[in-house]
Amino acid sequence: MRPSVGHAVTATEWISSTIRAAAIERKLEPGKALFHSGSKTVGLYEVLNGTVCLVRTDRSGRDAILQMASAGDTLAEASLFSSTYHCDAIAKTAATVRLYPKAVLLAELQRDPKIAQGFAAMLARQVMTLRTRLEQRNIHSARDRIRHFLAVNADPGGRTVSLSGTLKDIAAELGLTHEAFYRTLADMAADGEIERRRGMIRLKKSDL
Amino acid sequence: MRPSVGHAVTATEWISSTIRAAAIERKLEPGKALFHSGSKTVGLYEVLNGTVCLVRTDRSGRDAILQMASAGDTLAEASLFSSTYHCDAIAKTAATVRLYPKAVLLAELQRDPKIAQGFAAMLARQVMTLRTRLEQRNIHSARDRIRHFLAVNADPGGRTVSLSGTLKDIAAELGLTHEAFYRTLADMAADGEIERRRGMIRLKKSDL
DNA sequence: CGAGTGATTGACTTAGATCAATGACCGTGG
DNA sequence: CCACGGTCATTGATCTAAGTCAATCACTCG
Repeated sequence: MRPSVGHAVTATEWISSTIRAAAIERKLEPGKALFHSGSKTVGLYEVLNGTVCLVRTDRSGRDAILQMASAGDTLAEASLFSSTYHCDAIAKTAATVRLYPKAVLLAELQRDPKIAQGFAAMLARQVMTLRTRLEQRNIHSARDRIRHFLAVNADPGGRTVSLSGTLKDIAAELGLTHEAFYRTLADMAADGEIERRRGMIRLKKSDL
Repeated sequence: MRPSVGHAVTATEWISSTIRAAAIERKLEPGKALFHSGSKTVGLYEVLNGTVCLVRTDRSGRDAILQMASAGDTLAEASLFSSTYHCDAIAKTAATVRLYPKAVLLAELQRDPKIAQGFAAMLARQVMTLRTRLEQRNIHSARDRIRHFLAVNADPGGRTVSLSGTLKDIAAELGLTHEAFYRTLADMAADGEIERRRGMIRLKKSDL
């Protein structure tokens, strides 16, 4: 889930000083809940470290994970616009989060259109990258999925992709086991489709 | 890609009459481009029918699909906040789209915080459902993926899921072949985990 | 200098994709 | 009114790519 490439979708860019000032940090022990379904929404959370997951527990006892948020991710932004939460947030590991109180946030959005715009822009960008990721998951072949990833994340100029984070993380982001990922990368390199350098991959024109 | 369940994420709810008045419809023949990478952004598109896809073509000739938008989907919302497009939009089939001009849209967002709020809320909801969908794709087992789908889309009260659209569509939304989907549903029904009715599925408490 | 983790490769298994065929259910045009 | 073409729903048989288990090596960190 970690954004493993440059264009990180951090929450923080659009936040005004007023909002930042009102933020409240909170630490969570593993297993502890940040909020529960049905309780009143208090604001927008940003995960500073650790992992918090949103879980929908239905009456038949089944858990459905809606989101796993790690450092840098923002949590339950839709709750800003509804009065109660519709899922539980549980700390998967020890975690610390920052709360941006709803009242302050909404007031700021109301007051300064610039901020509202920034907020909307951030959300729009998130929608785009999420859609792209989702589209990627429609590709079944590991190789094609990796190709998609490389194409999407390629440095515009030099048909080169710089990898941030570990290969393992990227594999997870791609929805592949790290083994499958390593293997396929090795194959692609063997076929001369890519060239591997420390921390980056260079695309070589394969056909056409 | 079609929203196969009740809580459709339509773009239209937040749109003011001013915006609606300024909208422009446009028809596309299959294969025709709606816009190209690098050209100036003109606004937000909504797909009325047909399918339009966002494609990123890198210089090595590879195409990477960023999004397939069908009727009801909104297209390239992030472009609202940048001055040029960063991908191509190509009509996959004959399609008609509605353009909400950028200038009007941004002005409205600026002018009426209510509208800005509605817009942000729509985006936030989209982010949520997309994240949920993405989370679902991390589940490898077809059966568990279907369970996840059912759990997430279950009618809060009666542990029942009403299916809108064809089973085939839902299979696609789940990232499964329709065959795998049919089979797994059949198995689950045989195991008594679910009960199938015309257009809906009833969850039966499996364990615990 | 271990302990922990990432990177890599091997062997094996299986779940799901693929190809294929059939019946049910439209709508529609002659 | 009915035969026909189309799509959905379903099930069967087969095959393969990717998951799983497992081992090794390199590296970093305290």
